[in-house]
Amino acid sequence: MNKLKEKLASKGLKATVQRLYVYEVLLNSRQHPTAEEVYREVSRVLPSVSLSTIYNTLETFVEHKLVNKVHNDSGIARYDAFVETHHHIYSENGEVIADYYDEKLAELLNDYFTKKKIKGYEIKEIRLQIICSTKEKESKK
Amino acid sequence: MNKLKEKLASKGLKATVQRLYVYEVLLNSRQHPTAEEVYREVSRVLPSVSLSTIYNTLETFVEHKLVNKVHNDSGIARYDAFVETHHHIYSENGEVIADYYDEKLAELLNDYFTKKKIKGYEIKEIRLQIICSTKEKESKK
DNA sequence: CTTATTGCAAACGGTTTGCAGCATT
DNA sequence: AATGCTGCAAACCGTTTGCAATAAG
Repeated sequence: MNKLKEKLASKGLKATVQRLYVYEVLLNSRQHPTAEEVYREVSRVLPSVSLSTIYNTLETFVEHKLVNKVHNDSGIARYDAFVETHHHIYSENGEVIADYYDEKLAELLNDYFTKKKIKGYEIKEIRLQIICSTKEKESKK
Repeated sequence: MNKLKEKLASKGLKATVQRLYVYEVLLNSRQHPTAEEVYREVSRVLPSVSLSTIYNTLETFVEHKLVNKVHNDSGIARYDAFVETHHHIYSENGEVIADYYDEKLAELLNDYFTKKKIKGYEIKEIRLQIICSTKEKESKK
């Protein structure tokens, strides 16, 4: 967490309370929150924070690769603080998102695309969207 | 293309000119157009068409699985008429999208996830987002 | 003839922006 | 002390909606 301060400093960014709390919320969040959700959380401890600050902060983090931004099917942005390679699990309606880490899979994909190039493109990154239905009972909305 | 009329009929949907043209634009489009782009194309031949009709039409198609909807990193929706299993190639800025068909890959992923279940979830679909830089010279924006 | 669909204009909702005051370096 | 960041309110822009007129079955 103090890593963040260092990273911010190393990039000439100021370590404001707002930024620290936004980052903390992302770290402690199991699901990937929307900007609004981050706002609600940060507001609890910093009632005067504004939504635009949340957006600005998140965007700054994304630009500096401290945070990932993901879009669900409804086009609303969600953010997560883990930049290590991992994939995302979506519910069928695109609502819930969880992280999915899988080194074996990473290796598999890496092998595959090392052999099989895609003509005219250089692959930078591969992201999986794993669309799932949860097995627990769920109200048939 | 007349397949569309049949499909619409079989679902009790009316085959309006607007729908036919929207579908045609999607079929003939190499990149996946946004609603706005579809609108511009359809307008050329049907000047009185409205943007909301384009949206309604696209949404109807998506609901009936005639068309896929994809979000790029900026959250703007793009549509494509190919519903067979395939993945998507994104440029690094999330702008350009191309289709990527690969049966071998599908098989590979299928095998992998048949063995390795994800606890608590039932996998419905897997989508790859392949982030690429094009190899052609490109203005360093 | 019935009902779904269109086109319009207005509303919506997530996100961005301009700017004065303030906090961090 | 200098600059970058915040918070506010207003703008933005992609998308949705209500509804009267129209076209498809």
